[in-house]
Amino acid sequence: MASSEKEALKVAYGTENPKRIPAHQQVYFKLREQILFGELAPGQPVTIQGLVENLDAGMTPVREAIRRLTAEGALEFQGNRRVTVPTPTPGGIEELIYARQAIEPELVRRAAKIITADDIESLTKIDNDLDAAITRGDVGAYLRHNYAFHAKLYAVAQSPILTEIADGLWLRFGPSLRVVCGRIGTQNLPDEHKETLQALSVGDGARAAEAIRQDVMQGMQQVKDSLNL
Amino acid sequence: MASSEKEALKVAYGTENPKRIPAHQQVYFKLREQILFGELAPGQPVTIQGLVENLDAGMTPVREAIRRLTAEGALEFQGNRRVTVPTPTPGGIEELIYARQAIEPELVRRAAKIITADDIESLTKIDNDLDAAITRGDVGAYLRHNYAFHAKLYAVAQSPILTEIADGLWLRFGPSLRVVCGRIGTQNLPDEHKETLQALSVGDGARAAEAIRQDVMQGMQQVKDSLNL
DNA sequence: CACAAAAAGATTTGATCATATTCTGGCAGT
DNA sequence: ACTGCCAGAATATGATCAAATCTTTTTGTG
Repeated sequence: MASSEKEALKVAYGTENPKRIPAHQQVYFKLREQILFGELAPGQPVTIQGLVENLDAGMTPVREAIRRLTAEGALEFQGNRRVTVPTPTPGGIEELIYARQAIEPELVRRAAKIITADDIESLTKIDNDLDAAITRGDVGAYLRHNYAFHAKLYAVAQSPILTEIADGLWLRFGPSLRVVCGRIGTQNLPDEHKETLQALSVGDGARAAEAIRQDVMQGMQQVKDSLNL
Repeated sequence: MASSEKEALKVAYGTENPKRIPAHQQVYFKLREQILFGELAPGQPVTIQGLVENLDAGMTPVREAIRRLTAEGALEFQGNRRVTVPTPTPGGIEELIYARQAIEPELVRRAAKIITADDIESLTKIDNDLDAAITRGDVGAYLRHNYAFHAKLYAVAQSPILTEIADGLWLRFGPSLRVVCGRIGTQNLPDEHKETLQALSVGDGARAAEAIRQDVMQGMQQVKDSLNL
């Protein structure tokens, strides 16, 4: 019967199921990953045609993804028609330091008010994976889990605008972080996550916020020092 | 001589002169204007085809401009494939309040350290135009000059990343500001610009920053109250 | 018989692509 | 060195396909 087909369609495509992810979004996420976790180094040029081949996508979607990432500060318009991964500057790092320590502690304060036991559990799990990556010296895994930890905190805070801003900041220093980790390894990197988790588990938002602030400041300081900026 | 032509070209095309502005940027700026100062109200749908006619541009440039503004938070993806001007929410306004009072005073602190007499003069001029607009009750001019004042402060601060963030925040509350002004007129709107200017002219960065913070907080409070959020 | 809910069709709008056009940067020839 | 051409890359257009909404028609029930 026709109605059963219809039914099947409703189940498959239903309320908010897989749907069909537009190509431009897929490209955006892929490229974002590459910027955050590695493949792309600061200063590296990004060409449309290169991505068309690399990501096996059409030209229009690639173009839109690049525009979006440019707006988010992850890529930089070079005036002529060239686009590159931005190179860090002393002033830029200073700005990022200020912005992160202004935004992230507030997100943690907000998160602390509404965090659940489940949330704390998954944060703990992420942090364990992070520790494992550090002892293994696995830079890629370190970067991913470190980001995952912070991103999970943002998600808990339920503050979409502040989260978008924080995510934008990550995109700006991600490539540099990668370079620094590749240079000095995963030891000696800051980790105030334990302190943060403990404070969160007893509902002490102020202490958690301060711990994250320390984490952020130490990490950014590390970047600044390692790049001689 | 050929060298004189070269000279002329350098002057004309030089460091950052007119060049030829790509269509997607033109569309971006036009649309940005419409969002910041008016034509587009919160909740209003934005269609690609509509803009193609309205702005007399091709489909690709319009598409790219929309992506960029979506990334900046000025437009919102509606899950299906529709894009609208975001509607303010209580939580959203709270986030904007926090973000603005975290970012803008810092920009003023930075500006205070390097501001010149010329800068102060042009700020004063902008503020006079602003006052004129207020007494005239000209909402459009008020919005433009008010933005111009803050934007000039950002420009003086020479902090591109923080400036981009601040500009992004303007895009998010611009439409609401418009609605509020249309409702309550231009009287009763905050103006701590005189105080800011005076503090800047005597090199008191801390006082200037605090004055701007007041200006920001009062303005956002006004928005919050007027929208019953 | 009237009304409301559902289905089918029509229409608008978004996504993607192939292609034409314009611009940039390098290279050769003076 | 300088000027002018050329290859390659980016920009922009319009056509085509797919999806979502709107409209109309059908159908079932009180």
